[in-house]
Amino acid sequence: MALRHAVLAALLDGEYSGYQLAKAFDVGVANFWHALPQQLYAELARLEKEGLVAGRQVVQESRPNKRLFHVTDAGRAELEKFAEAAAKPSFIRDDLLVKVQAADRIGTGPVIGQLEERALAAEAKIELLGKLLGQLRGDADEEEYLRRGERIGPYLTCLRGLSFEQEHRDWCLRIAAVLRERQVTRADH
Amino acid sequence: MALRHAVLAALLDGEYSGYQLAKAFDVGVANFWHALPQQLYAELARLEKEGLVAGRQVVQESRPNKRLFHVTDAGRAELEKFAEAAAKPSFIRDDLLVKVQAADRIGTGPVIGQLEERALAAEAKIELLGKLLGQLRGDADEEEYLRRGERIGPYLTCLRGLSFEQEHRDWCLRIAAVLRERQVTRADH
DNA sequence: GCATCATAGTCAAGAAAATGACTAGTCATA
DNA sequence: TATGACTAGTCATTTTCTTGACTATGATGC
Repeated sequence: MALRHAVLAALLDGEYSGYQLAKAFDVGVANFWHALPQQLYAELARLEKEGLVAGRQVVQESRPNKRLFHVTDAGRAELEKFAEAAAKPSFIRDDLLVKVQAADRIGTGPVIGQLEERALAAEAKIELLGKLLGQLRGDADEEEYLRRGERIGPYLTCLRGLSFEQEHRDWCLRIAAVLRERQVTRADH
Repeated sequence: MALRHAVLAALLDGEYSGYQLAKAFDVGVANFWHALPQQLYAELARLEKEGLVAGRQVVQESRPNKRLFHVTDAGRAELEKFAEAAAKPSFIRDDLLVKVQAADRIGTGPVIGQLEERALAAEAKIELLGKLLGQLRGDADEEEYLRRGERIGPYLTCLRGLSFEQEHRDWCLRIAAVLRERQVTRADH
């Protein structure tokens, strides 16, 4: 029951359709939660039934109609309650780390390739988040924005996402280099 | 079907009982995968049925008997296959980040408290991982160990865990400070 | 002129994970 | 001398997530 809170938190910024939310869960929101579109549509339906969000139909020409959702007072109260409860510890789950754990007992070739791909993907995300942060912050410098900005929540989670991706990229590149060098060394003798 | 590979990777270091594995999944292994004891016992049973691990009974006095498991050749082959397949992207899922995303629209008091608790927990994990890395490395310095060490997989994943926890701690402390200062500023006017 | 992408969803099935309760003996401690 | 913590698990239920397929329309590219 935490996806519901992620959805509520994401909707605090305004009205979104399920489709738009799904996009958000692929960029900014991805910094704190991950979900597929199907899950989001299902969760929005549940939330609406419980009165935590409300939707309104928007008729469009030359595009399918959509439903825009916003958080209700009951939804805000639910978030409030959630924020007061103890948080579960966070955890990583990453296929690539599993492969690295096993790396010196199995073929390292494919793992090195995947580490380098991952580093590239992280790099792309870093640029994206950099731009996003710039947009959110506008003209102000970071210190100033964090002190006086209206809505800093998304900025703060993007900061976390940014540092996560940077560390991830650096680690991937370093590990790839280490494994590569060991390949060479082993081929030597 | 990825927990199975995490279990196989964790078992590469030697023989473990389900109980010991559960402990490992709370420390070192937690750097790349998280699972509850019940899941591990169930997965070990499945893996044994499929011949990817084998167990042997160890009779103990003054303690319940246990079964120690090790990876079979078939298990190693399965890991090999897994390593060659494309890795799914990693993702974060963290209650606390959801709360921060919502932070300026809800009461920040409890969130600040949780951020500071989290920072302490991260600090403890950092120390633990520091010791673990020292043990794995032994006398050698890091460069040397990574070049010539026998089994560096667990070391590499612990490095990732360490940098993750450090970033996490720093972020928690910074965000807690930011939110605290905003509380004061808002109380002002 | 045909293919593919983007918008905007829905439905169903199956795999994986989380929750909670329960057994049973040992050891330390208050 | 009972209380709780540690070792070593098991069972059942529920919730959550993932996979894959399917509907429609308009716009864009080759």
